[in-house]
Amino acid sequence: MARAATTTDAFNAVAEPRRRQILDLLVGGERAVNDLVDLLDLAQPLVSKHLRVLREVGLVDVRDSGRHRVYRLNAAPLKPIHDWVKSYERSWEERFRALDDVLEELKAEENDR
Amino acid sequence: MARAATTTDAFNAVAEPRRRQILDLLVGGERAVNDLVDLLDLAQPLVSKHLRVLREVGLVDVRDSGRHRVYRLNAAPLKPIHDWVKSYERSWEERFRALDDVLEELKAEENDR
DNA sequence: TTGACACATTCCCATATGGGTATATGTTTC
DNA sequence: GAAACATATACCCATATGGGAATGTGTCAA
Repeated sequence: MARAATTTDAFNAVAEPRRRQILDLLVGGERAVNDLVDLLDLAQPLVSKHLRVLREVGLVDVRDSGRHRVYRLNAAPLKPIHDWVKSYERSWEERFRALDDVLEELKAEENDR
Repeated sequence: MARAATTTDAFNAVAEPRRRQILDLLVGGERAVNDLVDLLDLAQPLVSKHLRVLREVGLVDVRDSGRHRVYRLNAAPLKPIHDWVKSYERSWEERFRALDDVLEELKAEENDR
């Protein structure tokens, strides 16, 4: 088998930085495709393709408005990601604290000399 | 260009469910490769390959212990993911509240009839 | 030293990617 | 109806994937 499709779930969809950028733009409110094209400085077909992936995993909804298609954020599918990483929060905080301790020790040694 | 390498960053590394499973096991403490092989019920070469990816993005550290290689979690690279999704938390909560409101309305209508 | 064990690496394959370019579809405006 | 605009889709390409099978490398035990 090859790598899982980008449309498999939010984890895969969001691994692509361009798609994260798109979502970041949509937090500010709805946007038509051309808006996004200008803001992202990316070829229109690429934007459309990324939007399709986001649509397939439910991260955006579309609405027709004349000859525009307006995309809107739906953050719900991000919650599983949040829940998963959140369980590691304590873990990295411990490590950062441990690092701080080491730095403190080094500083103390420095002052002792 | 093709899809970004899995070793590009934590986002890509963690998009693969097997690798999330491995991290989930390592939260409980250090593990040797064969331990993981048994727990995951996955071929040993595959486990080694996944561990390599995790190592390359810094999500695990290795230590030699006799003829075993002991892997240990380092959650720090997950923090950027956490920070990114966290900024959407309000967004999905709003949407869930809106959904609740709709359900309440439906229930109220139900009672009125 | 030889064999058993633990692990990593290599090779093969099918697959889908993201970008580019060209074109199809649908909607306004004239 | 024709032209202009907005968007989606189709096609081509290079690339790396995850799995499988086989093999390499290093360590311990007898």
